Amino acid sequence: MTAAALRFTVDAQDGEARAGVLTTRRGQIETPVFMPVGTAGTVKGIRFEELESKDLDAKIILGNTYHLWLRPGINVIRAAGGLHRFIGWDRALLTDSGGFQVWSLGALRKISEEGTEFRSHVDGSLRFLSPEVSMEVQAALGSDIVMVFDECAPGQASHEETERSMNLTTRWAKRSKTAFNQLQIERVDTGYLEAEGLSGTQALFGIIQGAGHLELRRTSLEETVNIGFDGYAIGGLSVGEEKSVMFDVIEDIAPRMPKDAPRYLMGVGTPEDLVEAVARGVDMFDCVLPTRNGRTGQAFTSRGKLNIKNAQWTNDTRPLDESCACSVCGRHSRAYLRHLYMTGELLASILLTHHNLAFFLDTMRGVRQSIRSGDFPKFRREFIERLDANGE
RNA sequence: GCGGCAUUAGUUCAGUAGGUUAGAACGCCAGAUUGUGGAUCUGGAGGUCGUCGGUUCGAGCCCGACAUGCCGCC
Repeated sequence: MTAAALRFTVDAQDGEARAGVLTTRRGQIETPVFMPVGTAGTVKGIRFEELESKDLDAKIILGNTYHLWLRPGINVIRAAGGLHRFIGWDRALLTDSGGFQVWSLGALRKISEEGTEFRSHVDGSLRFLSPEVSMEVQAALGSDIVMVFDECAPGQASHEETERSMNLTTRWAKRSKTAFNQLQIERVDTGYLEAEGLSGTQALFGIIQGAGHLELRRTSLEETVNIGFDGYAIGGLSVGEEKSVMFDVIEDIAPRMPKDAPRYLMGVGTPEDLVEAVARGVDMFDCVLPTRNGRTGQAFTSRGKLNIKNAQWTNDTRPLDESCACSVCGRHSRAYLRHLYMTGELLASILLTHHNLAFFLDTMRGVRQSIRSGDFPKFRREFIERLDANGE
């Protein structure tokens, strides 16, 4: 028999906030953790060496089933020996199932009980994604944490629409698990083919849906837990609903989730969102904001958002964030970064991405430390107050 | 020296038969962005129409002089 796919221990708790250790087959991850998004096999705008450097020290990043399946395709990745070897990253990888893309690339899709038919955004060809296909692709990718194939309902979906969608997600979750287990037995997971060997199989996370309807969220939670997964995610938030709805759902659902399994809030969020969700019991996050907004000129700092495009920085010799210890803040001024951005230089995106990731990851370090030392409420209060100070 | 053409937003240009608050693109100034289509979207500011004078109820459009630039001719 194989070793456990995943181990999770909670070492400290402060209110609902938890600090723990998630042990994957590719190393230990201290939680709460932020996972940079690397959709197409790259965290855009940053080298893997930098992700591993002391500045960032990301222990786990994301990859995306939908995007990698379409391009370069699983045959290429299988031939390379899995996604880790293909991209040159030997720390942990989590892959999203493609369910979210079914929603976000919505115009071209057709959803049925069996799965989702849609047109590829790459070449327009007709494609079909289902729980079984998604599991097969994720096994070929060899990610360490696999997500079930779900359907994401729009933020303002009606009760009836949400219920139908949530029930479909539950049925897909069962099929995902069945297919996943079979693939683990067959050892199709490319991670298993690695010469150095790994300590366990892939892990599988279930996803709780239900939009802003709390009773549907609770039903989704119960049914997902009944199926049984290595970890549980809250999906379908930050998809157009009011922010207060998002926090109401997290506050109601997170504490009801299994205490001995990691809780993952998908696609969230701003630095403030992260700290507030941790306070409500969440352990894991991913979000495109630090990387995407970095590429479009927005820096996240301890004093709030800073738009490097703003003319007020033209002659400003200060770093992006005077209390940031990252290598970009240690070396470059706002004036220079603005110049790079306005000139369209690649380096602008690279440096802003680096700083933003450093800030997100450092924030989570602070969160973990404060939970372990029992100072989380103070950390939270001061962190939020400083963000509101806004700029300067 | 003579002749032709040009001159309208920061830039490149439109401006219909002379008719109320002169338009576009890009740029500029801002904003949005939450399981990434290196994407996209949304606002805003900015012009004494080269200058001076004339014709007309009314001129960016017509007339004259001047200025500046380009081209051609002696």
